Amino acid sequence: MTQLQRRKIPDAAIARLPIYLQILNNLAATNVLRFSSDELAALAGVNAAKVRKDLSYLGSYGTRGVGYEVTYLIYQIKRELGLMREWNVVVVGAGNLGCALAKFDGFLSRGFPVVGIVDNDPKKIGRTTSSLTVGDVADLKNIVRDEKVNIGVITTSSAAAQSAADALIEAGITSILNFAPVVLSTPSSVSVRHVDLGVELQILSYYEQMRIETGIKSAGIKSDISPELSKVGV
Amino acid sequence: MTQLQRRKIPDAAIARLPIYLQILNNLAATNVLRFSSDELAALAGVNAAKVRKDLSYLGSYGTRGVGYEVTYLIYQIKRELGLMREWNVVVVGAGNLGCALAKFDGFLSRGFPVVGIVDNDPKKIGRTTSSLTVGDVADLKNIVRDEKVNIGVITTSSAAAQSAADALIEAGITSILNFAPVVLSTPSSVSVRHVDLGVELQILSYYEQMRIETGIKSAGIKSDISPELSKVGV
DNA sequence: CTGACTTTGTGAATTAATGCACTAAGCCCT
DNA sequence: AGGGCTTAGTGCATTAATTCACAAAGTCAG
Repeated sequence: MTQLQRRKIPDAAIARLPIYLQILNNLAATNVLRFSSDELAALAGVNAAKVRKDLSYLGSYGTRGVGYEVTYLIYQIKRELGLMREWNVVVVGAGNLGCALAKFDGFLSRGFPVVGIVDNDPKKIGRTTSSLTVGDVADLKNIVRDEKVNIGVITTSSAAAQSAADALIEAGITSILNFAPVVLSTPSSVSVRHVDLGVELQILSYYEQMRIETGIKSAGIKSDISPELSKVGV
Repeated sequence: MTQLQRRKIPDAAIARLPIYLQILNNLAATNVLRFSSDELAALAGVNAAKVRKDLSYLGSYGTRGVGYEVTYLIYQIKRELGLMREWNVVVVGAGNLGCALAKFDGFLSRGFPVVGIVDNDPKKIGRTTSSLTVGDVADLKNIVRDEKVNIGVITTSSAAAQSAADALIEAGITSILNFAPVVLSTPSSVSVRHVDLGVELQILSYYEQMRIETGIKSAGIKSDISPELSKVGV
């Protein structure tokens, strides 16, 4: 099998590529044409060697003595991350957070239009929130088919999250972003990322507490950006 | 210096403790008294050895042949994470996301009451959202002092995020949860965690893309829960 | 009291990620 | 045309995290 095999990029590097992309987009917006690994490293708050190694997983797209071209690298990162196209998103759970995410610019602007939002609460079904009408979770399968949904976002209560996940998977979804504070049980063929806002605060509280106990003396670890995968099926 | 030195717990383990805590709270709610590392591992979706090692950083609180006591472990994890008290939160940025977070139950219920929300937009200042009135970001220092704020949450536009961070730090805050899609520049004495929703989707899109390119054949990596630290000063 | 069974706690091996330090390669100036 | 300067790319050492696998310590039944 000598076919065009997809490079295996370490998970830690994958999680950093979106950050680099973000920064490069800003550079492009200010008409910067080139950058060095040192510059990007400073902007991303990481080590320059790490930047070079991460970018080298994409291929050899820099020029020694010169650096990298902003627009070319943007292209390569987008290609690698699968961002040459849009991916449609459906939000399950029309509470505060779900509705806020449905309206959230950051999704559309990065190529992830929210094409539907559903709930199981009859009181919420039918309401309109920023050009979307809340649908019935029972219709998820149709919505996924008709709207060509690729990614499901779960913003239900924790009690309802597992059945939301089951419904998404049943409807054929294989990528889930879960905001409910529960560990979902899913087949390994499904990618799940878990964002738990409470957990984030609890981690901060650990370090805050430590700072208090040790008398604020301490200087900082600067670990770099970004998560491991919550659970990724490929 | 033979003083009661705080144990050094690996960052990766710290990030998992909140998940264990979450699960143990559920067990307690269903009157489960004891659990084994195997059981917790299954519920958390990780390896049992990892559970035992993580818990062992807290001390030796299990009983061989028997397991761990739910309530006692809850107590120990809370103590370690600094959750024996509440930590007050202020939200900077009263947009969709900021307002949704201010109302979000998950913060209060986990011991992180949102005691204030501010913005720099005169049109938003003065509005009321769920018992909180949007304040002026210029008053941040007073709010932090008067409300004894411990943690700042940034939900501004990316353009405003750095100055929001500067204002928080100026007001004496040393823990920040940042939702804006920019890398903040902060002194190393400040802990920052970065949640970038766009990044989460882009990571999912990478694996989704890969699944398509490789023809869906593949079975899954199951990596476990939870982030590295974005940037932690201690 | 003894022996079978369970499950923790942890050294040691393994794997993954990071960061150093050097080589290779191209630019630019004289 | 050549030498000095800059910066990518990468092999290798180091550090961090994970997992294995087993001894230690307890329970429980008879």
